[in-house]
Amino acid sequence: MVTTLADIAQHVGVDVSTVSIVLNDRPKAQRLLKETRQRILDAARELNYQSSFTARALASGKTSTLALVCGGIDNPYFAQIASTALEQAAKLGYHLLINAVRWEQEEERRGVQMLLSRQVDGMLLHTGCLNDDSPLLKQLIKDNYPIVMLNLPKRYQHVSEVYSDFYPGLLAAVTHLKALGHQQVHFVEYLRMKHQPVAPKSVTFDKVCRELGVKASVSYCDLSTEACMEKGRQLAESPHQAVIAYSDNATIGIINGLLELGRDVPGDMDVIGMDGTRWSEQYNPSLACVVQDDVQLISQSLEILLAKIKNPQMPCSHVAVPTSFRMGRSVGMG
Amino acid sequence: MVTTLADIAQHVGVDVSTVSIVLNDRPKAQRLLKETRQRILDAARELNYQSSFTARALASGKTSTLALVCGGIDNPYFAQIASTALEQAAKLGYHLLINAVRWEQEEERRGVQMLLSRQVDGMLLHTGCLNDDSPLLKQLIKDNYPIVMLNLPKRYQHVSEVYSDFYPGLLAAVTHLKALGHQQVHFVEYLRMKHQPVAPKSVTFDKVCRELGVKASVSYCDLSTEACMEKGRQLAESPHQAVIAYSDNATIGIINGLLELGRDVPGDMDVIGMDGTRWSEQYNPSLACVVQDDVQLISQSLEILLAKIKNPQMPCSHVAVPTSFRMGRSVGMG
DNA sequence: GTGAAAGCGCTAACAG
DNA sequence: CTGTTAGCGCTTTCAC
Repeated sequence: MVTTLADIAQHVGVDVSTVSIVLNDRPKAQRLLKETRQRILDAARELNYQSSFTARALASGKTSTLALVCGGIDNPYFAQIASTALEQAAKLGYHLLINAVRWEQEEERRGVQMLLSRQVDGMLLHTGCLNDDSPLLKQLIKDNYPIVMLNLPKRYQHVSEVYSDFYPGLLAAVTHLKALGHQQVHFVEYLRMKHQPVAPKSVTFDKVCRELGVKASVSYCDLSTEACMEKGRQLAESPHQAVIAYSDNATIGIINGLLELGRDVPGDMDVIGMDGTRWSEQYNPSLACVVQDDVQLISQSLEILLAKIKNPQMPCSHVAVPTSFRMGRSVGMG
Repeated sequence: MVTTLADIAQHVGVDVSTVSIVLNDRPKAQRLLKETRQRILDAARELNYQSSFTARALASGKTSTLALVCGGIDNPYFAQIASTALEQAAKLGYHLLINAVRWEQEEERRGVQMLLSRQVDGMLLHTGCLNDDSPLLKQLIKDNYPIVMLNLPKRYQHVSEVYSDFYPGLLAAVTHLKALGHQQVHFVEYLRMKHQPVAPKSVTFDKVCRELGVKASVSYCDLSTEACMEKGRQLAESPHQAVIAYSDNATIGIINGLLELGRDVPGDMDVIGMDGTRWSEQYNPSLACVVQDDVQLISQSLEILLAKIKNPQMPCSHVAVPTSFRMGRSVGMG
């Protein structure tokens, strides 16, 4: 049998509302008779009271639950993001519902809708398709619903966003490659970015190369392991000797492709990844990476989100989190 | 503004209960006037009705939510389990709350308590500490609360459980090593298992070796990357030439330790992992593994859990999911 | 300082 | 076939 407010009220001989006020430590609770308060607290402990989330949620309209909509956590990058988010949300007293979606308009829409009907207090959106053309996003913005968009390749005016600034990391990465003597560097970009009117990683890469006087070239590659390995095989046959790829996953696939054709990394090709998940460090050779600071990414996002939840008037924030360069055995030491 | 049952009822000119019955497609709905039904359905669509989870949960006592309590999903193994669980639960129309806990009694207890107060309909427990001495688990069992325990190293009578049977995978693995000419094989077991009165992986390993006439030895190693690398360095200096380790993560750490001291894998040492996460295949050399079937593990668990939720009388199930052996470059081809 | 009462949106008997 | 009624357990406003 589970204890309710009413049980405590009866036990102590007061009204449920009094109990509610005390257990939630509302301002008014201070003005209660000290003794009444103590008796309520004691009874709660004694009866092992656990407030009912569902009842509380219905009555208050708050669920103490946030949601993270992101790509599948079978992807190490998202697994790391989700892990960090889970941990930090818990620390802040929130539950986190993870909604893993494929990179697909309709699926993302349904996911968000479902979370809304669940009345999550706010959402972290780390998805690909929910852009500002989407009626759903427009609706959310109009309703002033608390959301923070994570790592979108495009800037939004009317929504809070937190994103990695790839400039410092890429600058250091290309600088390192240049120091190794490379006059040109090749960038493998995510295929989907090819036709999007946005500023993907390769744009920052181009800029960095221009500044450093390094010749830049770009090609495209999809997410699948097979596609990345194939890209690695292609690169093995190409004149390129320095490559940066859009994610750790892609980079590892590419290296596996290079190794398959008997190339040596970094002997024949210096390779740098992006993301810098903790696992990529375990790879052999350990991956040199442009590292995203997932802890900052999430903590900034949650801070903004909670601020908005507490005060709906809060204006939008736009926070860039700097990336850095991590050395690894996949490039020469210089 | 959000649409409620009452809005629809008013719009159509019927009572809320009628609307509820129709929209939930209860048996009785079939007996309604076809026209009334259609008008309700139309109105729901027109007003873009979304039922409130919180209200439904409070009234029905069901939350359409399950929980997975497991280790941190920054561990690839748990990330894979969580990913699979997320996907399958969604397919079954359930949300999944993931509660990542450290391997620690009190933290697990608090996690489970919190989930209970959230009234999740059932739980998948993949934790280390919640054994049958725990009063909380005893309580859950007594309350006939739907839980399924995943991959415990010990068998429980009064709780449903689903676990990997490591015998077939280890048998194939050791058989392969024997075929390569190894007279003895070393097993690296998880340190925590050392003093537990349970049947950890190394026990199955011992059994397999005995059957195959291979000399078995066992040592222990903790989870941390550093500990595993150190173990690898130790093994590099040891006479062992064939090693199996308790997880993919540990195995990769061990190989990195071996490589650090200039050993070749599999040239100097044949190494086999356990778990067989999708990422370990990407490692270099790709990991030969005793593979756990996470999809089966989860689908069986969910099936049992949902059966229990639907019918509390359902007796406990005890399901073993066979493992298999996956070849990889970390062992000789034979 | 404490209690009474209304209501959050939905479900589920039971009555008509 | 459809409506009535009574909650689910908690929050919150207002009255005593």
